[in-house]
Amino acid sequence: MTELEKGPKGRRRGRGARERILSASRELFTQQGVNRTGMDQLCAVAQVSKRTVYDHFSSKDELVAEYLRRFDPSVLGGLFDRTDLAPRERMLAAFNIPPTTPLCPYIGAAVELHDPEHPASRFARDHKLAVARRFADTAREAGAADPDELGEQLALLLDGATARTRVLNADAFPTAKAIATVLIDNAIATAPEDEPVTDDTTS
Amino acid sequence: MTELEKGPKGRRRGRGARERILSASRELFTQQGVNRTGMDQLCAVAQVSKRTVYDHFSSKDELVAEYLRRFDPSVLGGLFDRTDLAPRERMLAAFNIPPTTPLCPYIGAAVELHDPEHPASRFARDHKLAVARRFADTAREAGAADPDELGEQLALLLDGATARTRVLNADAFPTAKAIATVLIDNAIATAPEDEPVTDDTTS
DNA sequence: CGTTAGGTACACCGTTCTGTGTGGTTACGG
DNA sequence: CCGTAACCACACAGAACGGTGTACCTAACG
Repeated sequence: MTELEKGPKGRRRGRGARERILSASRELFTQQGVNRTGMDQLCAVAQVSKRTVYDHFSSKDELVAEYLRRFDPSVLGGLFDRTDLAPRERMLAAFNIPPTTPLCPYIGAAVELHDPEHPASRFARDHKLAVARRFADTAREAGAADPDELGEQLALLLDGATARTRVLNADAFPTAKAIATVLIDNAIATAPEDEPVTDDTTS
Repeated sequence: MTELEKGPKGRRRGRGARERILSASRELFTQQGVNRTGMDQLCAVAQVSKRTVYDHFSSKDELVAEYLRRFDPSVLGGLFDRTDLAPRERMLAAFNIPPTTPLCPYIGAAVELHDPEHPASRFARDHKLAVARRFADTAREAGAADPDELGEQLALLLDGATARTRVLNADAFPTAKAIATVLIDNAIATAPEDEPVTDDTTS
């Protein structure tokens, strides 16, 4: 993401150590998981001395927490702010996740850390709730009946597709999107009071 | 599960070592995860010598695989064979999972092991596919349009509820059940050809 | 009774892990 | 140009891990 990811030559890596550490964390934690990534490997990828890591982060746990905290804006944050899409399309676009993403890092961290009181687990919860809320807001904008319920449902679909994609090693997002389409259109069709729904309200 | 779980006194634990090992595996692996459970702790809980464990299982990986293999019949196996429920109710009953179950062990193992070629990961895949197939069979029995699609959808809902319950530390199965109800009734209503659907086909 | 399969106790090996201690080097601000 | 903050290399502590070797015991069965 940042332009500091790779050191210029091989000489002195210079001042951007913290960003390089977090960049390597994103790369390794998401691909290999937290527990399977040792600090030595992380230092090698980040081209950073081990000592420097522990100057910036007092422990691996703290690094994991910061890694999750930095994830928030980049994943789904931009999607809900797109004004070029109708609310309905915005919600559906959330399910256009290619097989690139290995696993939602929040689910992975929650499973691997296995401690609900771990700061990282708390971030995971916050993020999940935030996604559901954004869905709910968009659903409300679309004039859905019980937008909070729909938001929670769509968030659940997203998590289900993520988990199932991981376990089965096969893309489950189309299935989730199909379900989402049904739920969204059901919710919008049964609540045509406030907003004049633009398109096909036939049948 | 078995009556051999706890040794009688503290004296000689006797011959049931293998069952005690697997029982302790179920207890610890499901509650703490695979990676956070050491062999020493497992031996202590099972009241079994470490040497005995490695007489029965050549490695921890093999024990994990066996642990997952033994899970199959107990979790959802019995549900689909219940003849006292109509197909529709049978499918919905799958979502009546109390907050007892911490996390589907197959998802946990797949995340923790992180190796699709691990035997345990293969068991996880097989189990997920089997559940989807059982759903599909039941959906077919209920006269659903595209029962395979519905089966995959319901399986995804189950996984989503499981994962979300874990991350949020809150019961997500009611939400999944609500979605399932919509999907099932939609699929049954639009395919009233073969089976005469018993109840309300009004509206 | 004696044999033996199954179990025990416990020390121990090698590896990997997180985290630290130390001393030295480089870059930048004043 | 000097001081300081950031960074580096490297060795190492300490613990936990999976797994083994050895010698012993005992319950069950013939």
